[in-house]
Amino acid sequence: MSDDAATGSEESLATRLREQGLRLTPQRQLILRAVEELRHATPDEVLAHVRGQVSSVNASTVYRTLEVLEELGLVRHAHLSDRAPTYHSTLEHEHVHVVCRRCDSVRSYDTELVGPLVAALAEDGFTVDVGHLAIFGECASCVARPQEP
Amino acid sequence: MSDDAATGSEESLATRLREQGLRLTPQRQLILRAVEELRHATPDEVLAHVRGQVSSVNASTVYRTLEVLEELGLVRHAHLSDRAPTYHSTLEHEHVHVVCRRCDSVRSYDTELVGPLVAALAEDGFTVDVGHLAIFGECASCVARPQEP
DNA sequence: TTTGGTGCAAATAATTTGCAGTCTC
DNA sequence: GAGACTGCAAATTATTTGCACCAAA
Repeated sequence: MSDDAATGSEESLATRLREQGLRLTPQRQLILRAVEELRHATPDEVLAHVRGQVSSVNASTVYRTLEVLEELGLVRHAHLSDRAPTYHSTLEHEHVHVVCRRCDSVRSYDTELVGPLVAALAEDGFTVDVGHLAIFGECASCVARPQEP
Repeated sequence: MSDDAATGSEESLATRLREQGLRLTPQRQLILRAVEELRHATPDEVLAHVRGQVSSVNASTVYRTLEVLEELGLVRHAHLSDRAPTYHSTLEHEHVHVVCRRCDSVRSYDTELVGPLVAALAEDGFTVDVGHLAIFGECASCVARPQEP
């Protein structure tokens, strides 16, 4: 294994699984690593990536594993499209997703971007889940470009 | 018809449909009114509501109609759960949705809540679609309450 | 009369579940 | 060896589509 991130998270994976009396399997390692490598991936994309390495892995395993990894706190998901959820590693700093609906590009911003928002809602006792936040709109280059057909 | 909102929007509905060479049908009126009355409703909920009045309305009609209404600018949708989109009327002021993931309650906030955020992204040329924004977290009463089982 | 719209049923797509065999601990 | 995990296939759920008939303009 030559990937730093993967190496770091694989220790956590083993540890946290053990804590819960769960088992470390090749599938779980591969799926966690796929999420880390892909940065923002839907279950489908994770499946495709993992199958590139081990073709026998099943879709249901991906769904079940992402759920487990999320419970263990190793991955998180946000909704970056009208469709599937996208998963990302919690090794990355918590960040806010800003999505252009025209070109589907996703940019990550530091959480300070929503500092005022979080503070304002905190006054009402509301705790914002910043990592789950997705902000939609149109990016600079798409705004500059004429409307699509 | 005794509902003010419905009355107001029904004129727009007729007008905008005509502008596009589309037709005014009972289903379209009922579905638009359902969205207005329900405030935040998934296609399923809209269907159930409409069927309470006219049992023969079909699910595919609801999907197709919500799409048309959104194109006409009469309704909008946001993603307020990990599942279905929820539709709301554009007669209401544009607002930001704040959703508690523990009790699923939804509160609407004035768009000024995200003013700083919108301004910050505008500096990067990004135009935020405020009406589509959903902010997740935990509301005051759920935070106060002990964890669920 | 001329399309656009609707209901219906079948097709997709995405995700979940039951189960029997397999593998981790 | 016990029980968790996986693959597979079938079941769900949500949404879309093709088509014949109906109806708004």
